Amino acid sequence: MASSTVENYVKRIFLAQQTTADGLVPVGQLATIMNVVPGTATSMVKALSDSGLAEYAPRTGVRLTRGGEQLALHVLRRHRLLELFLVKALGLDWSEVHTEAEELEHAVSDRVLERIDDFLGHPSVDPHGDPIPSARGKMAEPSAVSLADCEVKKRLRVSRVADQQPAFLQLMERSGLIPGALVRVENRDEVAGAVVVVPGGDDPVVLGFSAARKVFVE
Amino acid sequence: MASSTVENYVKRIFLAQQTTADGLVPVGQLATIMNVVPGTATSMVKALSDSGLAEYAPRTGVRLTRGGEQLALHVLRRHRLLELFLVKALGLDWSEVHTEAEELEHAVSDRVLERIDDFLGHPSVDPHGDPIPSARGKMAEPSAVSLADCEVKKRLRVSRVADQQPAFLQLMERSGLIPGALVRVENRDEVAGAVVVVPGGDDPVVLGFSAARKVFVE
DNA sequence: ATACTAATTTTGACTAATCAAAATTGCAAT
DNA sequence: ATTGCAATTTTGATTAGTCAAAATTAGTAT
Ligand SMILES: [Mn+2]
Ligand SMILES: [Mn+2]
Ligand SMILES: [Mn+2]
Ligand SMILES: [Mn+2]
Repeated sequence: MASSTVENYVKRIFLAQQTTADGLVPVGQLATIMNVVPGTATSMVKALSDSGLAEYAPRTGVRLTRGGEQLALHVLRRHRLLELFLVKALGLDWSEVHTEAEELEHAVSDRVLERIDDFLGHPSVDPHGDPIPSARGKMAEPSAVSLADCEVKKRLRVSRVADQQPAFLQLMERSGLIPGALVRVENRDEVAGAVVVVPGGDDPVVLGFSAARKVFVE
Repeated sequence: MASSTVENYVKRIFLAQQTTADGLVPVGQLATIMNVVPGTATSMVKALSDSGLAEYAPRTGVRLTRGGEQLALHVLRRHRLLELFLVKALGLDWSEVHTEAEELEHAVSDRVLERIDDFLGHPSVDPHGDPIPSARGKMAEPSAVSLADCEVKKRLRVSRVADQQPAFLQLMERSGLIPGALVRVENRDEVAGAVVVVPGGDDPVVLGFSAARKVFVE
């Protein structure tokens, strides 16, 4: 059985890989993500390689094997189903479920997880709009169009908010920018690095590019 | 923060203490309960003593301090609320929830736990009839009268089944001996070490003393 | 080519939890 | 009083995961 440490590393490598072209994650970057010193990440990556979960090219980076990827998808499935369950069944706020799921994802059994999946009616996305991998390890890929690069003056639907920090999620909720909401980008100023967004019935909201890049639409 | 290992030790010491007069648990007994070799239990007990959770008298036994007891009650509260939640909210069988709760009890936060408590309407007992400690660490003491020593030929109510083994719980369920059920002990044969029990509407059931001692009534 | 730098790896040390096996001890039976 | 034994403790190792700090290396700039 993979320890929760291994599960966390593998999950983070998987997510970091998504943002690269070659799927190679530098060990230093992994260390930053995992909040450990570089040497710790190096030895962990060697261990993952020894156990067949990753391929490790010294001074180059890590990449998950097929097995590592399947494990990562399993952990992500647990994480995201738990997040949705905490919101739907227990009424937690979408800004607090990430932290909770970070622990529970290592403690919940397959048996309980499938009950949760049934309870939720086999959902395809979590409260933040992130896709939930299937039990067989298939995951839809989410929209890549954000408020920072979408068409202007067009009615669009928010599909995903890609930042787990409570303060950010609370702001998005106050601004009416939650998955499912309709929005229109009124104006985008490349020089100022800001967009003016008009959510459903609400007042216009100004977002900097760094924030706008985290809100995806369809 | 106490590790899950520490939480498990403290919980087990607490439960073992309940069965002794002086509240002293021999280290060897603790080792057996925890499925570790005696030396492991000795060093763990020293560590618990160093961190103020227990008092350790070499070659005599361990006893929890007030702090250790409070921790044990907190873990027990988590365990039992989770068991009931798994039964009530997700429809798991009472024979399988113990194993699940054994892991989840270390991963669930106070915030989530109180939501679960609200959802369940602040219950006082878990699916096996074990009392659920309050958030402040108070726990009712359960009935000590079992089918092995209760009054004969009298209508009584099953209040607790004190064995977590799935096979035992499944048998009790098939026999109609679940908390809340009405029963009558038809006959008790001290020599044969067996009791004949008549549950609510069901057929008579014969239990050996070792089994009868695990079913408590009121 | 040389020197510098930033990323990475290596080395050595530490903690928590465990086991195997040897040493100790308290007590009971002779 | 001795002896023997069963429980307990001690000792020495091991594994997973981590950090601090030194060593290495692959470029980059001169
Ligand atoms: Mn996690
Ligand atoms: Mn999420
Ligand atoms: Mn446990
Ligand atoms: Mn129980």
